[in-house]
Amino acid sequence: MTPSPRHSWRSVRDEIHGWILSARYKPGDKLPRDEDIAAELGCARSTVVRAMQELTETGLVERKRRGGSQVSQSRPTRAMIEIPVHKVEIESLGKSYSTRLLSREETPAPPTVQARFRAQTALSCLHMRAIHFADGAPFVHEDRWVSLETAPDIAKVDLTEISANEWLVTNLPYDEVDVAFSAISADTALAAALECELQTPLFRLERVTWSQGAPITAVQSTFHPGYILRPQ
Amino acid sequence: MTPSPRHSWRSVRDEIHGWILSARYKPGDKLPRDEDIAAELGCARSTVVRAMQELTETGLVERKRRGGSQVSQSRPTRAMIEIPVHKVEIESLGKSYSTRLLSREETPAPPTVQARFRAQTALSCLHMRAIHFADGAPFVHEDRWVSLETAPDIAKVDLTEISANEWLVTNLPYDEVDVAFSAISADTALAAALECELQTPLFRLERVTWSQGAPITAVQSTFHPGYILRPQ
DNA sequence: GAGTGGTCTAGACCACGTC
DNA sequence: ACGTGGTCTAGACCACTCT
Repeated sequence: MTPSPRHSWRSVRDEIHGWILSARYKPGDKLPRDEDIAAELGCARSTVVRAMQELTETGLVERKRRGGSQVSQSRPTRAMIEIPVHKVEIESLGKSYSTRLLSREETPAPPTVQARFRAQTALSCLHMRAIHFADGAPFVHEDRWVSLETAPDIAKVDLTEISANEWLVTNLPYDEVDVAFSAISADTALAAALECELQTPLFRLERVTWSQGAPITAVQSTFHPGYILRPQ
Repeated sequence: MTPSPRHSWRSVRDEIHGWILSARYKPGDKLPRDEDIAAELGCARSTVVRAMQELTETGLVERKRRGGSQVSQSRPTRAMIEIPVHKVEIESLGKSYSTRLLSREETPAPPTVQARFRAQTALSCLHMRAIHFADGAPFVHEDRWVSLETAPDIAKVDLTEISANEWLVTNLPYDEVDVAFSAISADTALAAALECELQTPLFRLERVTWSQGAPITAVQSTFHPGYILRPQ
């Protein structure tokens, strides 16, 4: 009585995906009701639902309560990206990792940082700059602001022993993250830190993390010339 | 008899998330078994499983078959990003969209493109370059290679009527996408296209899409100076 | 109002990895 | 070996939205 081949939600997902790839259903077309798909494939509706969930997440299919499911017409590129911790990235390249703390001071957030934190008032912050090296060559320059109102305990930590990132991840897991990517021109400080010419194009990754709406940290990572980020 | 408040998997997720944020369980700590969590919260195990699924996807929790669930110790930044279609992005800025096709030719893929396609042999391709304008100002330069072996029909399409991206998305939905981000220096062609100085730092987004292992298209989008990508 | 997806439940069995 | 997460099922009810 049990449906002879075992129907996994992945196989159902791939089956439906196949219908779309083979143009049985084209972008804009309406897909059958979940129940009919379940009947056709000989599985439970919940399995179809689970499959559709993933097809929806990747943007291939759109679903509406009364309107059924349809193949997306113009979907944006959507992808799950994973940005490694600098130390992990460098070591996975087979290079030796080291780091140097350039500066560390407690100071109120300047307006630009305040804006990144979506804050109305100037937050008391810990500001740090560091370089991470791969085989002794500068790999990335990190400019970090940590809100002391959200993470007061970090002020007491010896950050030459444990990296700020590591301490934060362990002691104050974040909730939400904003990321931004851009290209900037090396200014004097960056050119010195990354040992490159002034005005060299550099790739910059910015992250702001939150815990229950309270800002934790804003980090600008500026990479060595020629760096390409290929998230997972 | 029914558990009085309705327990949604989202509320269960938030509850568990709250335990972690409040340091009831810290990174590295083991979480209770699904069944015990279900009992504590008064819901079905499947609801806990659904909640855990999301906590796992965002990297906050790690699960192993026999070993139970634990709060992740050092997690990389993981986020779902969504890169809008250029036309949509420009229009959502409240600007008028226009585009100009700079070149179009059928030619074998050069080695660099072949490598991006992970191909062993030189694929026959359609190569196009275009500029997309926002209120008449150059917004992004697009350099696209389409594999004619995977998408032979595109050769017949009038791409001044419908954009290549639109045609591909409608007629050949992709399976898989690789993305890469970098900073480059404006060369002569880009400086002319984007109306900027030579050697200006420019942000570049590269995407390669696939359908069932066959390469569809490789696109390099190079943005106007100062552009910042803030995915969703 | 009615039909669709959205969700929850209770139970069962499977598969993996640790003990 | 055995306990944990992983998955599937069948059924029920809800909520949205289109008609």
